[in-house]
Amino acid sequence: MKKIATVSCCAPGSPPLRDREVAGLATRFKALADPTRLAIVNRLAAKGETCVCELNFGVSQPTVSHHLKVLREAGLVDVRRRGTWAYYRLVPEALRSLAFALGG
Amino acid sequence: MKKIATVSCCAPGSPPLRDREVAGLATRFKALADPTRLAIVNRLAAKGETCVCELNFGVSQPTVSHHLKVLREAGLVDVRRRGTWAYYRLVPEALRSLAFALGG
DNA sequence: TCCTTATATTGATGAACTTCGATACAAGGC
DNA sequence: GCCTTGTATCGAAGTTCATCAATATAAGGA
Repeated sequence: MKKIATVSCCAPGSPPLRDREVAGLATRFKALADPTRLAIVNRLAAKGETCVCELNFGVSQPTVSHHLKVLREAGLVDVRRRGTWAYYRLVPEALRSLAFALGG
Repeated sequence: MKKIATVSCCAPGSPPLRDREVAGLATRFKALADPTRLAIVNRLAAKGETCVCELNFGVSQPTVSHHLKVLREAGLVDVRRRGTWAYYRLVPEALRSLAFALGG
């Protein structure tokens, strides 16, 4: 479980960020910077915890698995395994911290 | 001047997005998915309208120019030219719409 | 045990990205 | 006109990324 940094980068009056903070934010924005991953996140937001088998968006199974790994490593999603199946869900605090960074 | 779409992708209960909406959001997140560009945005947020000549973050002048173009095309920044100088500033609505998309 | 099924990992390929040096453009001063 | 200066564009090099087919792993059922 990685700690979620809550910094503000982009709202008017945001203080200057350290290199590490900038890099961390960039990593999490990068996780959202792909249409397939955004579609996955959007589906998880709409339906809550969802089976991997329902997260196919016109790409192959290994590609889905790869994107889920990117989202996991960015701390944006969690996985719960039940037998052979895996169920993913959003980590709301992670998304909220990004919204806060943008000034939401 | 491009219109800013205000959709919600990632907050719990967000409705499913169309492909075009997903692609548009991905493009804007991609603009934030680079440390140099995030540093530029952070500086603009901290200082307001700023001369290009103050936006060097250890990269060459053509690289700064390239990143500013990416941010411009994503609609995240605006430019105002005064003679030979160019002054960039954030487009607050664009950043707010991204924060909204994340559920802020 | 073997077989099937769901997901993850590996390895390769082609596309996209970041970066730079060189060059072009545009504005002001001479 | 020419020169200087700030910014943008071009072209190339190296890196990262998205994607797939093939394979591996892991769990359940026969």
